[in-house]
Amino acid sequence: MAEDLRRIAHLDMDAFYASVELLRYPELRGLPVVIGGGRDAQPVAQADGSHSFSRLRDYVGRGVITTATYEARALGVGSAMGMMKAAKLAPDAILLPVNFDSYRHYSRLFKNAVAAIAPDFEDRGIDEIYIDLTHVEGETRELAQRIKQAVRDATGLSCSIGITPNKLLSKISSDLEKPNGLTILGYDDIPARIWPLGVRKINGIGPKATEKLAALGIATIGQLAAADAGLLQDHFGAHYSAWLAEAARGIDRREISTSSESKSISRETTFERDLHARQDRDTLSGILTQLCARLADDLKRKGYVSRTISIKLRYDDFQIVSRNVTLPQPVADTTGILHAARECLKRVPLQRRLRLLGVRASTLEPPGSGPQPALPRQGELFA
DNA sequence: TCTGGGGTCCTAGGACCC
DNA sequence: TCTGGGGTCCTAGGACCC
Repeated sequence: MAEDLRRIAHLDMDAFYASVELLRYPELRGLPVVIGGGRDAQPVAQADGSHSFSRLRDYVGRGVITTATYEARALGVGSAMGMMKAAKLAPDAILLPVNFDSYRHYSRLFKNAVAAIAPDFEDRGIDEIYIDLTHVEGETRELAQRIKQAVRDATGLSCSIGITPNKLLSKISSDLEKPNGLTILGYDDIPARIWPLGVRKINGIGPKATEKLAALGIATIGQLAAADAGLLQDHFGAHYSAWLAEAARGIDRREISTSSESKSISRETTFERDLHARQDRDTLSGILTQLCARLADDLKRKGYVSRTISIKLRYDDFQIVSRNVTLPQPVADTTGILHAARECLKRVPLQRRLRLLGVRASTLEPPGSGPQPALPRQGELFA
């Protein structure tokens, strides 16, 4: 299939978590609302059936904003911002705790609605998907409207869609007319619609690369497309520089990936206050056990055993270290994970206070694949 | 009183094997 | 005594994404 014949959509739910909360609390429509890790931010039902809500100004803790309504964003607060900082910008904004079960429910609803129209889609998390419309009947704009309506009928929520010949351009496009947007672009539109945008709009160019590019005088995607190949190679290496050059020109040959097995499962927690390995030994030990138990539960629920257990620490200075161990036999139970995690902990410096502790399971296998007989390596049969 | 939690992919060096 | 080229697995860290 020639690339310019493909028709790839990126569908992104508008302010997803916040919009789900507004379905539940319609009286908050039009108000600045943020969703975040407030443990005590649960709305309280009043005698008359209304609710009393927490305000951002009342928040104390280390949480960040997960999602904000567009009204809240207008006040300068948004995803990943510390809530204490956000409280200074928008003290009167309503604060709601995250409610993942509810978001997962609406996620299933919108994905099922899309699947009924276009079965080939790639899951990109709870609130967005790529859809391959190449072989779906219908004129592009009409088809997109049909999908948006199906999502609205199934969930009461709006989404934004970008449709272009590839994932890279569609991802950028779905963001161009948010909320409730629909943007259809072809290669001819790249100079006018894509090149004026900042390089950060490209999925895969993050804060670090953006800063490095800025230092080279490259701020827009157009400037990146025009950049000297040798200059890029000197600063970003052969692989990444080649990708940068292609991305800036709107070239992306990746296929939609419809199936996905988990590669790793993890649990981590940031403490309410920084803890010290010696002074807070018992507290930390309890937290570690709890993390391992939750991880064991996740593994069991998802039907995996793991051969590689890792721990992750974040020190009070925000530096992150990790250690991992690969076991001769896979584990899935709390005790086995805990034992491996403790082995890892022995190899990590514990002078500084700790802010976060995490446990991860990777090298996942289905259970009961039993003790793996050592298969002969490639070539060993002939040695 | 800055800065969550759950992921993926890539790189790079060393051990070990043929 | 010195000369290789490939390959896999493991570990640690980092960039990036939602």
